[in-house]
Amino acid sequence: MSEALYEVSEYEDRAVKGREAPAPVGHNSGVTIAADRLRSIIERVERLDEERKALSADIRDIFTEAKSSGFVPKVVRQLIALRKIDKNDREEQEELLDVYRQALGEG
Amino acid sequence: MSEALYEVSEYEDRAVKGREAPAPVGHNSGVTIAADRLRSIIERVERLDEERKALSADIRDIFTEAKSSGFVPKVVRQLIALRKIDKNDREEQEELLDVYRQALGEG
Amino acid sequence: MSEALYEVSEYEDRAVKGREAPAPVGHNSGVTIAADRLRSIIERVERLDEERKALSADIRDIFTEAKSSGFVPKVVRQLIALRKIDKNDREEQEELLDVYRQALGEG
Amino acid sequence: MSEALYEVSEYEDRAVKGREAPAPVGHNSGVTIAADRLRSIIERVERLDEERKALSADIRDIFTEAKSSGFVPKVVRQLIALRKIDKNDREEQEELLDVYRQALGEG
DNA sequence: CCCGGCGTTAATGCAC
DNA sequence: GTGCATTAACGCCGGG
Repeated sequence: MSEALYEVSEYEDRAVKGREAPAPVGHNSGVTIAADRLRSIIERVERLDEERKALSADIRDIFTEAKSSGFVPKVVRQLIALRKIDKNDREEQEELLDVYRQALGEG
Repeated sequence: MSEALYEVSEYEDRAVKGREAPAPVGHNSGVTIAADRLRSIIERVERLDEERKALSADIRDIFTEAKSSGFVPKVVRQLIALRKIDKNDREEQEELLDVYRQALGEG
Repeated sequence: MSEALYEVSEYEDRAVKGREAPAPVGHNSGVTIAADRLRSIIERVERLDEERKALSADIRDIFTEAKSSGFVPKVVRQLIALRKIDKNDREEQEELLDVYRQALGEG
Repeated sequence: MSEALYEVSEYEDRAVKGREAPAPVGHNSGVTIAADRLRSIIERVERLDEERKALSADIRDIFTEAKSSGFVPKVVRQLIALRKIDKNDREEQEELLDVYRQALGEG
């Protein structure tokens, strides 16, 4: 059996279960709905991915600027990586502390 | 902001004058300026990186949602990849794939 | 306590329950047997894993060779992926992809 | 320009340099040669991948057997992973960690 | 039996 | 264009 058809059916099921039923527009409305939904998914992903790439470009620009100011990009990256590790460590420690405090009945 | 630019300029001047690394220039104002600048660079990068990670999380969420709607994530990713190829180099990559497939005597 | 030691104990239990009792050669023979068995398991897995890694290296080499011959590795991988899909569930996945693409109104 | 055509040309060059020149069979012999080469690449990869999957299956069987003998698969995997680390780079790894820690002290 | 997490492996993007 | 560092995909496992 086609997964796609199953997908469509399932989507119809979900729609019926969870929403107002769409206006009955024909035997293939489920397909249309699924297609719309798929298009929405793809476009949202593409949109977010573009924004993400733009941010990557911004970061690259900053490193370029830093480099032209005499900073060694590699070292700056290492610094940032270390700060990230430190931050993670701190978060873990705090989580651990939270667990302890909860174990003590919230003081 | 204007101060930051001034610091930038001064640092650039020093770099132009012949030193790669930031260096103390009599008293330590040069070091302080460089440190401030470095801090600025790092914080801007970290900020942008957080935004970027947030976008990645959003994308993951969409795929999770898509999956729970019955779409096969892998196939959706393939679709997006194909669309990207189509966008970028429709007259190159796509054709290349076709040539390869035809060379193999396949559809 | 070590899970492994616990595991050994459990293995002794099972061995006693499920098989001919091994010749009573001493108070710790069960442990010895379990240790031997564990060593056998580990060594067999390691052996197979080495072979598997060798195959991965071979595959990488082929792609390197292909690349140096002018083929675009990414496209070659796509081809292989498509062939795999065709093999496995030609009446399922392929159709699914087509349905998705048609649903999007694309080629 | 099509990469595929370039590939073909380059392959022809290689053929000329490294082998007996193939009999001139027509204007598209280069394409045929490239197609053969591509097919060879794909089939070798597919073959190796099958072998690799077979080995994965063998490994899984061993773990299944081990499990039915009372060993805890996860623990056995950890043992193997530890042995791998021990083999490869115990000194290297610790040295690396030291470098990181020192860097953290300096950052 | 499915599915969400995890550990490993491949792919992408980046600097050099 | 190559090596590297990050990031995403895959396969495997245990619990619901």
